[in-house]
Amino acid sequence: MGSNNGSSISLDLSIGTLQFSNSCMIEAEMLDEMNRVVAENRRLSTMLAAISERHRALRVQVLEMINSTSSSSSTKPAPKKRNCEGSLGYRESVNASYKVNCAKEEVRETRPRISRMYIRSDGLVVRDGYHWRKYGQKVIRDNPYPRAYFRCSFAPVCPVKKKVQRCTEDHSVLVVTYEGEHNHVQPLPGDSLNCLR
DNA sequence: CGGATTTGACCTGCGC
DNA sequence: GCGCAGGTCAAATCCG
Repeated sequence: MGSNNGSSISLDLSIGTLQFSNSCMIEAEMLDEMNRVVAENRRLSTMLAAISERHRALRVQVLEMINSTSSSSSTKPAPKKRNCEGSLGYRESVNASYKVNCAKEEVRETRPRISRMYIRSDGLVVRDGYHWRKYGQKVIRDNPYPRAYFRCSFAPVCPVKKKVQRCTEDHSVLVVTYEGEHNHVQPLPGDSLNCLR
């Protein structure tokens, strides 16, 4: 899904001796295509909402299950911070939003939600509809490409952070890790995700 | 001039 | 305790 800037599209119809009727036809075709894309976008949005709802329900179930099983055997001290998210050293084929281990941690200490997605992009810019402020960049071990650190521009009101890094196997793919959930509305609704998954 | 980005320094957790 | 690596800070710089 690309950006939906249909409203700003303008065509230069005065080129040479192009016949007016021909231009009208092209314009009509483009409008038709645009309407089709908008309808498709709407359909996908409703699907996403439904999936999100199911995901939320499942998560609650998982947390309840974990709660019931771990309450009997949880005398261990809480592990320290990095175990859950892990460094880039681990190479599981992550496409789940977050891991059950993390869910366990959430039960014990309210940790931020972590989700990861793969996005094909030329630059380090990820258009996810939110406005981010970069606060750091670091070269990470075993990866020639630097990792960029972003905070939601609504911080400190919004605690969400984002890490963006190129995939070592396919450098045209960005690995985007989100931490936390936005507690405000999406400021740029026109910008939709262009993730692969 | 104000906000965003860059980048070196510093902090912190983890493994040995 | 020490060193390494990831994460964050904040001053300098850039840019509209």
